[in-house]
Amino acid sequence: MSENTIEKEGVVKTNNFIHQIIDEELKAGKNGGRVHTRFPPEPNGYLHIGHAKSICLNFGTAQKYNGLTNLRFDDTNPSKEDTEYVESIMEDVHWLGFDWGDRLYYASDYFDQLFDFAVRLIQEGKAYVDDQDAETISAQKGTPTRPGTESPYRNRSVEENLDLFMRMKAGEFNEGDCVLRAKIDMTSPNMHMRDPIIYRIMKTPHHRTGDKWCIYPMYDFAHGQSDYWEGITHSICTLEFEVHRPLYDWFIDQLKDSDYRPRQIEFARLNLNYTVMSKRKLLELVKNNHVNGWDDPRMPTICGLRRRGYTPESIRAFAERIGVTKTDGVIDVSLLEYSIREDLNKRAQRVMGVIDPVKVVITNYPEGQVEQMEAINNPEDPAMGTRMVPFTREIYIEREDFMENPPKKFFRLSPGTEVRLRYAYFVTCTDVIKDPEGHIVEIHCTYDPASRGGNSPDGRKVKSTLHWVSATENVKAEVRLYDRLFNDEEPDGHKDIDFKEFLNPDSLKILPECYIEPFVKNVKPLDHFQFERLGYFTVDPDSTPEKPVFNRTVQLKDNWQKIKQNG
RNA sequence: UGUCCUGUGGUGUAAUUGGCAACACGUCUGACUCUGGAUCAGAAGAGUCCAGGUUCGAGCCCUGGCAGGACAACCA
Repeated sequence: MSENTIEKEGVVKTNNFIHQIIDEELKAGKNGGRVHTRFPPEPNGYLHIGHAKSICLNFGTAQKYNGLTNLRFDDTNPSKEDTEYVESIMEDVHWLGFDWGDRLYYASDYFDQLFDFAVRLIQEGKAYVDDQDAETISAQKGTPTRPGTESPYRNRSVEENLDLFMRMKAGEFNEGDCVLRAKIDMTSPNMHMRDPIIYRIMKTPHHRTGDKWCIYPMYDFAHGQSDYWEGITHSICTLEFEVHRPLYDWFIDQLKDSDYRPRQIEFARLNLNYTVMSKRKLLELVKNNHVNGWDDPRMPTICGLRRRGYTPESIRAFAERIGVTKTDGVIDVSLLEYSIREDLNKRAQRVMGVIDPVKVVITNYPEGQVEQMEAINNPEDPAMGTRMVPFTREIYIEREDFMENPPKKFFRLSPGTEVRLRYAYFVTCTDVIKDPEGHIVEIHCTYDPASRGGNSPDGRKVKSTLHWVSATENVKAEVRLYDRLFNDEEPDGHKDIDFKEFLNPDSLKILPECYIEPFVKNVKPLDHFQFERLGYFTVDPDSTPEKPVFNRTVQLKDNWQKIKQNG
């Protein structure tokens, strides 16, 4: 481990490049040692794992430097935004374990100040009203390689601009009739400096300000100013805003009256393979019913991951592990899966559940007898204690745990072999009962009464231990197995193929008849379990007292699968 | 024929004023185990996009290339 990393709460924390910048600033005495960040989502969709990275970065950075973080909704476009999203975003940030205290803000809080600032720019000859339509303005902007040309309205008088802007505000014009532009430089090599539009007319009611306004500031005209007014020191955003920074700084230059100025720093957004992350595409999946809502457990949304069984701790650990840089990359989902396994391994209650049941009859076991077997709740944490599991003559085991003609490295049950039933007995397969089509319907075994609890007094060993559930003393449950939503590593990375073409048709498998040991009788949604040998499962909100529903969060690592695949 | 940003094992990150390229995931061995999990021990895998230069010494500095990304919404 290098000196640039420390270990905290079992997670290695790297001093990323933003922290290095802050360290240097602090050393130079900037901002009086103050660190103040903000998380600024637009309330136009649900948060996803990429936002989680940003949340952890912004809140985590402030925590590290004993600073503060604001939650600010960037709500400058009423046509896309809604309070539904505001609420879900607040819920998700809290769930992740962060709190903004009393510092909840909206860009719309600043509409008056923003308007006044625009008026000031007009008065200083730094902004003008342009009557041209969108296409004309766009054409005049030039291209990235060709300079733009000036608007014929660029040199209107201050008085005329003021008058027109007031009338824009008063609603005298229709949408698209005119816009307010900053007067900067139409020949700048940076497109964003070519007289950017800062106010446009939108006759759409706003989810917070109602119909008070019919002109709304653009992102570039709201974000930096909001940062400034809130005293933000570090405005951390993703790489695509890099080219906006000169404009961000230009507005701050017009505004600042002291040494203080917020600093925009960009980092690479998170990309995960086998999924899509853009709000537009996620919305499309929801609207076209490719998934069952924003919180579908296959979605990379925070609410989806939550329902899938991810814990806030695991997501925070993941965010820490992937680091913060300016290099665009793609993170392998196996790293996310590692993070949840690591967390749940330490904490999850173990339980036995059979999701693809086949009946086993222990022919020499007394009919009607029920024995309570003591089972360990979590071998990683003895403090979690033990529980009792009922054992009976008829049980279920996993269909996959039996093979009539086993290959070499198959250690599980097959005719004539002896295995251990976890916490119960050694059993030996004596017979296989099939239906007329040849499907196995029942397996007959005999048990060794001397092996009660799972060990034989003569010291003989078995190669395998199977999980099992009593066929009479159990809880019947529905289990939902999830696989990756897309079959392609980069579903939206193909020029001529729509990302939906790569949707995995087998991403959801519903198993309506699973049997779980009675311990799960009174579970609550979002309780986490390890079904031994299978994976981690969480209780879905669809559960009823009569029939719990479990979502498989992630499988356990499975060597047998590998051996099978590699022949 | 522009501006800005970025190039380090398969993946993600690290490397203090230049000093034997480190860590994690993944992969592969082996040990242990009442989960083919976990744990433990070990291995393979890059010579840092390329070419020059400075230097005793360059992933770090300089020059020139190459490659990838962002930018032409009245979106954020």
